[in-house]
Amino acid sequence: MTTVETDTPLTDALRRSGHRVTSQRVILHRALRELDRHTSAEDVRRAASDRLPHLSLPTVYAALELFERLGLVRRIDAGTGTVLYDARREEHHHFACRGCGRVIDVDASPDLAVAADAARSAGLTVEGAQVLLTGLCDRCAEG
Amino acid sequence: MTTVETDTPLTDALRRSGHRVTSQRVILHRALRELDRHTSAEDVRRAASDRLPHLSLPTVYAALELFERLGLVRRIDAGTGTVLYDARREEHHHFACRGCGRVIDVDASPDLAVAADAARSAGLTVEGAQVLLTGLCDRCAEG
DNA sequence: GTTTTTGCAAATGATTTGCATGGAT
DNA sequence: ATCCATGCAAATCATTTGCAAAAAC
Repeated sequence: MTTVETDTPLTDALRRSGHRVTSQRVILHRALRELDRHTSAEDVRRAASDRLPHLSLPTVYAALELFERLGLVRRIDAGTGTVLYDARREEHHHFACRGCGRVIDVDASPDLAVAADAARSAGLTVEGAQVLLTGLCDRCAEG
Repeated sequence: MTTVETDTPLTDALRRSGHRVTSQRVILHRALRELDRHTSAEDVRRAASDRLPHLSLPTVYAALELFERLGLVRRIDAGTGTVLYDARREEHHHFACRGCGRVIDVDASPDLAVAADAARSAGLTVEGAQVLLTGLCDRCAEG
């Protein structure tokens, strides 16, 4: 009899795509959801390090990249020199403060269809779209 | 009598902001406008290297950062691991191909006001906004 | 003349790679 | 038993920093 165990969205997605269910992937995904904000590879490693003391950064990077390919997390390039990953499912966009580098969620759904349409007309296959606002956060604005 | 010389937008912006007009800055800005597309620091250096054989990369980085502060160029982080600079003045956005890493202009003007408003309501001072579309370009889509 | 900018060399820091071991199927 | 995934160490690569010399003001 085959083991069927907890069918979380992660294990499901992994099996479906022919990838293996490893404790690293399970724990990293859980840590990512628990942090529930923009996290760097290093952040995720730190958050998981108590449960996986020997966890290596290459493993974290590989897992994050895989999670993104599987559509489980979003990759955010906010121009801070560090790539962030976001486990939030709802549509939202981001604001990057040029003062402190903080990345803040912007909960709004602008209509990007005109941009996506223009891209398709140019022969491009659009898979994702994100808005990045830049400026100063409340703290940095007063100085 | 003070020298007044060619008052290009660059020299003008430099003087106005209390910065010095150096041949490196003049030539780099010209190269950037001549390239007229998304260019990395290395690209710009290469394009200017015949006119400035001893030009160093730190100088290029410093100039690009200054140009951006002066509003002369836009910085684009398309998630390719290399920051690009764009001298195009017209409003436009970008598409990054996950296959080949190419960054392509998307000429469309989606209404981002709802996002900017949401950010302002959260106490953020919005200075810029850009849309990044992701997916596959025409070449990579057929493969 | 004073202060900013440059060039060089070296440092940094995020991310990736090569390869042998361990683990999932 | 097979093949994928992990850990470790080392490599890579864009970008930054420290500092003396050169250029702009």
